[in-house]
Amino acid sequence: MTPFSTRVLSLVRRIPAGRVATYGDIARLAGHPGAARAVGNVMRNSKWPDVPCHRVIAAGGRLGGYGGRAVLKRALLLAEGVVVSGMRVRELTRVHWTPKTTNK
DNA sequence: GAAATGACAGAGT
DNA sequence: GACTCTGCCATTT
Repeated sequence: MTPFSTRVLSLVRRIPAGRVATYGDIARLAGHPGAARAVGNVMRNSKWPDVPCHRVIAAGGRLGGYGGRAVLKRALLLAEGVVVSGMRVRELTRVHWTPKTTNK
């Protein structure tokens, strides 16, 4: 476990239902801009059930990265009300979560 | 301690 | 507008 992972996990945990955050965003919020890849890496090893990793997507609304995993994420996001088309989030601007748009 | 891997991001074609 | 290539950071081996 590393402080970075804890930070990322905490941020992801703050993501409410129906909202999604990008890896780059999480990385930036974690204090490591550009470490988007590292964020995904942490998620991969993270088995925390409290962390809605399916709400974390790639930039541009792409579900991102890993084969079947992305499909599962798509289904979960759809169930939360997120408009997902194929492999990408449509209303990303609407569902894009930020520490300031927690509820407003 | 160094090299390779990996759920990404951005620019170019 | 979509796909491909390179670059970055942190973690793991």
